[in-house]
Amino acid sequence: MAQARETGTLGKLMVLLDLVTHADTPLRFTDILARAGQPRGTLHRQLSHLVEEGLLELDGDGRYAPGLRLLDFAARSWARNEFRLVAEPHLSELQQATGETVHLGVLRGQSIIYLDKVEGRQPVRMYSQIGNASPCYCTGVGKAALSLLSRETLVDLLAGLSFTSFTASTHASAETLAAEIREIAEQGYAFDREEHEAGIRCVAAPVWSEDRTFIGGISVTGPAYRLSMELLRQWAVPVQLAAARIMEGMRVRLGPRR
Amino acid sequence: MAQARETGTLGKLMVLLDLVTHADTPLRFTDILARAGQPRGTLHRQLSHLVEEGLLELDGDGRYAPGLRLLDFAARSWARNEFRLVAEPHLSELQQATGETVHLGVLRGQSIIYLDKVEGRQPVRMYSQIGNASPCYCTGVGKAALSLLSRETLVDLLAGLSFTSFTASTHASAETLAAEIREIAEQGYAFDREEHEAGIRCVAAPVWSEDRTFIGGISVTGPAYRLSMELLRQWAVPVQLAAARIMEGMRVRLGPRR
DNA sequence: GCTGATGTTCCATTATTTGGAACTTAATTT
DNA sequence: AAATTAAGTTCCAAATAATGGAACATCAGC
Repeated sequence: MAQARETGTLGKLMVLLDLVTHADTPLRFTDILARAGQPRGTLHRQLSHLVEEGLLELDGDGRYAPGLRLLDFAARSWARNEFRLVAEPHLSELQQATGETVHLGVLRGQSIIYLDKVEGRQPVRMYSQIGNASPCYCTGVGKAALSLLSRETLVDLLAGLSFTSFTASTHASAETLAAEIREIAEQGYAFDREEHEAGIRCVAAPVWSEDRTFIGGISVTGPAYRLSMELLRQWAVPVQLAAARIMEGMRVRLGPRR
Repeated sequence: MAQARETGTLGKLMVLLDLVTHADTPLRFTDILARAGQPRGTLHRQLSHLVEEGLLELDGDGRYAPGLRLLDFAARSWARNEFRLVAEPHLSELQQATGETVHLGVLRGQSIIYLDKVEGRQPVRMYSQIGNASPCYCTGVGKAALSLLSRETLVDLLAGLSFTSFTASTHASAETLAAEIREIAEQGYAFDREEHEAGIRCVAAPVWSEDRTFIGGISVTGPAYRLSMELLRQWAVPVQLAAARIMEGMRVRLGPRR
């Protein structure tokens, strides 16, 4: 999960922040002490600094939870993201056309970070999904993104993966995954056959910016009982079309050939 | 905006992160240099560290933008926020009852940070508003929150405010604001009479947790042409009721008397 | 009032950050 | 095309901040 050096003042603090934000529940000082492998004095000061800065919050019971300042940072990051801004209308259109949930995600390291989500019905679970980092090897968007990588980059990335079997159909080895990615690269679209979550399928297409700042994809997702593989295959075309429009929008926005 | 010391390695880096995330557009190295008041060498290394950690991103044109890792942190912070989790059903109910947009916000320093938003119609602008820091002196939620503070705390906070006149009716001095806040404290609800944005009104009620971890409020917001002051006054009661239910939920959840 | 568990502070040592200057690269002008 | 200026990057001795072991609090339960 950690994507950088863990040395230097900032690096160490970010490891801590990761630890606390990724926990399921607020952590006591001792919980963190056990997991962080830092001396007590050091850890205490580090946590104090994070709290001072509003990155963590310390409740009345001495438990540490993610701080609200993180929200402020993220809201701005999200609102201004060019990729998302360009993609948004096309995502809505795709949602309208299919009636199912549409996602936009980008590859960051070994994870897919979801930048946007358009749902048809109901009071949307805001933030739910958005911002979440999901594995690249078992999501439609992830596999579509991987199909864009050069052979060498892909090999390096696959080598670093550890495969968790979320369902019976999750890829469990770099070999089978690599084979599917070759296929996806040829076809131009990818499926998620209930690989991340049982009962959930999707069809995805890769999206990239010419300068390769963004390597990602879009997908249409829904319950397996409603989305036959047959239907998903039919949707591959509109999904690819939407992807093409997003890329055209990026080209116009950022200027050609950068 | 900065809410803490600006010394220490982390403090200085957070000032930078603030600077870049609050800008309207990605910044070049030189832009940041001019605003940060750091020596070139120092600034360069600081930015490099932030980029290494994924907190900032450096695009092909040498411009710094907020990094996507911020989204990941925030998504978790938001998803787990107890206040939001407890409030959510009551916000939806209030939205149903009024048909207008409902907000939940907490006071952090001099700002209101919006934790949730429930809209009735249309594909929601996700993140729009959520996570955003707004001034406390010209929002319904803000004034409701201020009415909860002790006299001393309030005086200190008001002393530090600088009043920007967003509209003709925005409070322009601590005196008029203090007077209204006294009134709000008695009544138990607050209005925003187009003080933050022309044509937008709201009615808000304060919400707090017993341990004072959360000092905030909820509001029903809408266009002035649809929401007469008369109507808002009628809604004060259901808003206060929803606020009471949220507080009860918090009491149960966190346990009484902490 | 003792005991163990948890959390906080202290300070000499150690590691990191600092910042001025030198250096490289890109853009603009002559 | 050469000269000039601006923009970005690297270096390293000096200044600063972080480290971590131990001593010091605090508190719940016995």
